[in-house]
Amino acid sequence: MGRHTCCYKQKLRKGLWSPEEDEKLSKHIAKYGHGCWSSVPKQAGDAVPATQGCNAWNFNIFFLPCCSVSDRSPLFLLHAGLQRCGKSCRLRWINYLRPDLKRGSFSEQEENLIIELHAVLGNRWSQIAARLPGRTDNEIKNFWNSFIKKMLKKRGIDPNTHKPLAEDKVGEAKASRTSEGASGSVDLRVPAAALASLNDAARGPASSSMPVFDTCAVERKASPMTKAIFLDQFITSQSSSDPVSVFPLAQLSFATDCSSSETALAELSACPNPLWLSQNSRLLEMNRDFHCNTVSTCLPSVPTTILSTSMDNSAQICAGIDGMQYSDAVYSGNSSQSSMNSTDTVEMQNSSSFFHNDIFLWPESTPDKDDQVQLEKEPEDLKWSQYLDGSFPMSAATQSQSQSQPLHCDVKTESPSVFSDLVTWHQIQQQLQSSDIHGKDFQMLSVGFGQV
DNA sequence: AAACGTCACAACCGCGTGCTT
DNA sequence: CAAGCACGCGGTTGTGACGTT
Repeated sequence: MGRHTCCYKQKLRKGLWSPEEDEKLSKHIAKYGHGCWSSVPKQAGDAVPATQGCNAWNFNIFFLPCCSVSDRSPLFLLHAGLQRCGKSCRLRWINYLRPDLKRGSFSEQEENLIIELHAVLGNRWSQIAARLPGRTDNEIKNFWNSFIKKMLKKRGIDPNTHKPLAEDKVGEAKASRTSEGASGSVDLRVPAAALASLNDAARGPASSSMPVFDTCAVERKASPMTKAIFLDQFITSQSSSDPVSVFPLAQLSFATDCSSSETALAELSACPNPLWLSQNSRLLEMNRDFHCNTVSTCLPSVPTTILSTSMDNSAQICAGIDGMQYSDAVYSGNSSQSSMNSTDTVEMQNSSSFFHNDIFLWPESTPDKDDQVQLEKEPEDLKWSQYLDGSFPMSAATQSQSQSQPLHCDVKTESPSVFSDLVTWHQIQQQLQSSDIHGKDFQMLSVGFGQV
């Protein structure tokens, strides 16, 4: 579609906004909300009180304020609403006029968070902004391009790959070796962009039968996500306390016999380290250094229950994610859905916040009752409801619970079986793939898992 | 003081996607 | 099902402020 139709109309102002325009737009939105943006410019002009003027054909006629009512001579100001296109109004409101915007320079914490999120999400500025209350995607994008990029380069870090610049070529070489089908351990110190390299290499002719790494944050359309990869990326990028140092320590290991999931599971059971089973029966080994508190540092707003201190190893975290259940009220319409493994450990009670941009509810945005009502009405929820209805496993117990649950994420940490949950994830994913779920929504689901 | 370069940031542009008709 | 509309997103551009020569 491209350009908005209103943009083709002539005589629309461009360039910087005047204070008068700002005021007009602010007042209008404060009073009526934005509604349909394309109609905002006109309506904003119409919002002048009738006692001060009238409008006809979208021209507001103002009277000199010094004149008495009976003596008013109309001062014809050509004031055709806001001479801006709706798109421009939307942008101005979102990026500048919104009252909840945080002005001023970025704090160090924000800076670090942006770097870490960028390692996971890439240039998904809107998603990054969703985790930085009061900041806009545009603001973050500008900050990144003008400051962080240079700072990282200065420190010898590639801002795209988040790797030390000198290691880029080494990483490529590793990927190349991987593509030759070698079984073994690949050190995943590299975030998403480096995974892309691995992917490129793995898709080569010599490895067509091999499962490839999915660069989940980058391209999702070609292949569905595996949960393991989400977490892998998440951990890879998030487990560094120093955002400009090497991203440590998530390791990806291959089972010696990838053809048999039973073999893999047996190996898993025997292994002292927590291990993760990807969709393709490859094993993901979590480094022992990855602890719950690592997660909590990068997910500051997650309610404490979601990252219980009892979860001191990644296997438990893994189990929780694998066993995710969706219990928002909007999903609960169909109680005949097949049930999920009853030992599942995570219940997502706010699907809208989880699957949309606000994957986690920040303290500042902890919803009050009104917000909750609003969230429940969001179209996104309805869409997910449709997708999940009848095809997505959900326990009846969870559904009934969901009606009275609070709107934040909650986690039960009892985790009797990691591996049954892993299998559950696999089943879920198969169902998702076989159902008619649009790529973007699967992507949202994927991002959701990736952020836990 | 003027010219020039750099930087930050606001705003625009084009595209993708979902919804409605 | 196709077309049109509306919105959101990410990349790019324009512009003013500031610093340097």
